[in-house]
Amino acid sequence: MATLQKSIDKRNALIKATIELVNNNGFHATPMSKIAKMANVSPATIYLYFENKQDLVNQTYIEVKAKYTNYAFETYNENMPVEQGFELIWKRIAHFKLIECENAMFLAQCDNTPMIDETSRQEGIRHLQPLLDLWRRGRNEGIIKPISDFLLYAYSINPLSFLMMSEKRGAFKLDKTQLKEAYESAWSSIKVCE
Amino acid sequence: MATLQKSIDKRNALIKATIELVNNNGFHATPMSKIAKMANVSPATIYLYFENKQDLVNQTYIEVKAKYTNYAFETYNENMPVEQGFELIWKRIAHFKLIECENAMFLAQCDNTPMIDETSRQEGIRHLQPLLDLWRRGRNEGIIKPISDFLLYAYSINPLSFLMMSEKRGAFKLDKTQLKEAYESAWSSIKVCE
Amino acid sequence: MATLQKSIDKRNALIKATIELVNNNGFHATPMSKIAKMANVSPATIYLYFENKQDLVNQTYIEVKAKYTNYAFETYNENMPVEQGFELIWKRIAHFKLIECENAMFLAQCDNTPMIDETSRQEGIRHLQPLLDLWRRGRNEGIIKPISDFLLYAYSINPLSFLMMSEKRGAFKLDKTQLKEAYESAWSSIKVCE
Amino acid sequence: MATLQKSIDKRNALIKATIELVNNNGFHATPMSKIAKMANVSPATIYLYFENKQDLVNQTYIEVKAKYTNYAFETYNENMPVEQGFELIWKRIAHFKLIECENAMFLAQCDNTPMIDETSRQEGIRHLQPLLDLWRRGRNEGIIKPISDFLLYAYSINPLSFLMMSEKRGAFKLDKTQLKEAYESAWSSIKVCE
DNA sequence: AATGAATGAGTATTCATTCAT
DNA sequence: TATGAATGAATACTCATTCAT
Repeated sequence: MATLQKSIDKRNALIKATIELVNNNGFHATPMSKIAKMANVSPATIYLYFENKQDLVNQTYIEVKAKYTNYAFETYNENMPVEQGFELIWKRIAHFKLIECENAMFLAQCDNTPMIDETSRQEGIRHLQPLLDLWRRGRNEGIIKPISDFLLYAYSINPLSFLMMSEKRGAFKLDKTQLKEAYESAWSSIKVCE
Repeated sequence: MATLQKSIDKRNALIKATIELVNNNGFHATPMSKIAKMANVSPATIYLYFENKQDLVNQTYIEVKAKYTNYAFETYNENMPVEQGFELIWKRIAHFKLIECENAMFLAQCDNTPMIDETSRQEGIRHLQPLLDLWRRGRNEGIIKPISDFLLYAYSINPLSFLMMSEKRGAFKLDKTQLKEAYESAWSSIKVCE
Repeated sequence: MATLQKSIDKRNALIKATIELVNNNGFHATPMSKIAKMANVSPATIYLYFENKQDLVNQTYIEVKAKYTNYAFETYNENMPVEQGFELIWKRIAHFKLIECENAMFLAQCDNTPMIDETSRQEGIRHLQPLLDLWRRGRNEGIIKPISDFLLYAYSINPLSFLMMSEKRGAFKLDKTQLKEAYESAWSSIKVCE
Repeated sequence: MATLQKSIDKRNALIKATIELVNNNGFHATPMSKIAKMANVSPATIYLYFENKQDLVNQTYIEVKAKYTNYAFETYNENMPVEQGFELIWKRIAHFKLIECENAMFLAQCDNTPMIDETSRQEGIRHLQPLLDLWRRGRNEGIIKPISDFLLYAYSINPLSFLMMSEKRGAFKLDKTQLKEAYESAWSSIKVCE
């Protein structure tokens, strides 16, 4: 039991170290030895928990993605009105990107890279289902534009990644006002205009 | 002149090879030797044109970014009405992402990587000036929302990257109809609503 | 007793696993972990029975060598006439190489390797004494050529290893006829010709 | 040209180093780095000449085997009488094993090991053809026993390996007299007895 | 006695970069 | 300018061995 906990701790430490190092240096400049050092284990120990570097990164991705979506949908339930539900989820996502920026940056870096297996990517997408369901409902009720989920995601959710990364780079500050404006834009882009 | 031409050819071949290999394999997994082979030159030759790998990647980034913005603004002029100007630029950008997808994918992959220098990134951003100017004008005229350029960019331009990458992954098809819908969403998100 | 029995079982399992793995993969490419797995014990358990890998291999060698010579001399007794005695021993050895080919292959592989200690090798040779005694007797009686034991061994016994290995490789088949021919050659090479 | 020679020199130095180190320590305890050091090149240089460690060992084997058979048949021609031809070849082989003992030991160590590819082994065997042809002739003329080449080889040639290794181990000395005795035994074992 | 987790030292191999030509 | 050979430093990964339980 105690020993199981220790194992879990080590695995978590490895994943945490991977996130931090990949965020700072990129996948290509993140040697296993550094990950090991940062997680306070021997390099060989990594291979008790992960098959190889690729697997470590994929599993890290899946784990972070799960954390992200869990957070996003934690307080949401399917009976909420569409607009309220969307606003809730959007704000949770925005909040996650701001407070868990290590995790969010890691996901952003994974997004357009061949660093992640296609299967792991699919695995990550599956968790978004509640949002897709909400959109379907919204379309049926004539509240959400009758357009592809990809378009809805591209315009209402994805911009948050760009904003978060810009903020991380110090290019601008995402304060309360701007968050509100961002939400307005997100909602404008997908709601049906009268 | 002939000799200079030859040089430019080699430099271009190297940049082309870099784009293709990075697109297919990622920064990690793109060794200089492969770039050299694909460009039909010796590894040593790369160092006649670029200081090192970092420099090769950064210059490739800058070059592609320039191509991208040149294309975007090629038919635009500052006297156009705001909405018409925006639509023009937006469509040129969308078009670029679709027909020059090798280049567009490379830029997308560069977006969130520590692989690109901050200075090269700034250099890339500078070229966007005409769009920023257009937005300033739009805000002054009460046509564009009075919000940060980052927000405008995040909601009206950046989604195109996500859509292009999704298409490349075969997840969905960006046809004429959807491009129109995309434009609607982009414009909705930044225009001032009456 | 029960507990001691169990120990011997484990030791035997380890030795068996060592033989099999070394036969199939060679000394290099036979990690302790694989040996442990095949013997159904933990890697750490090996070190309760053997000092280290070197020791495991050497003890395996000695054990197999003992088995080999025990088999060779089991039905022999020192009062037999020389030729009859030699024929008996030769045939037992040949038989061993054919039916216990796992063991025989292992010994063959040990023959020319620096993997085996010189002391272990000596230990292995000691068991051949009855054959050497027989040869001495044969020389005294003018039946066996008055030449070094090494020569006698090289020509009358050692060829069996080559034949067995060739058969294992599928290069040729050692059937009854050929075994008889082999014996003829062996005896021709050491007997005194009139 | 000079540069080609240098390349050949390096390749040879690598092969020489491989032989020496494998002889002394075995394949499993011969790291590439040591081979490189002994050959006075960088570890990376090995990979310009050989695909990997396996390839290095296989090519070394083939090279040494070729040297061995070249030496064996150098002074032989197919018109010699059978017995004279065999004696010539046998003595060349014996001589090779004595003066080129580094090479001979290496071959001996390769003999019963999965260290060498089966294809490389076949390649090595092909070179023995002149001896096999001689034996065929001998059988036709009723001089050589009508038995398999494997048996002839096992009894007339292979024992030399055992004798050479025994001498290297210091167990006994193979002087002129004993060499003569060895030849007698070899010839006795394959010639047709009247 | 037995183990599975843990590890440090090592190993094959790669790669960005340089150098002699 | 151009190169192919060469390399030192790194890197992912392995393995014999140990240790806490």
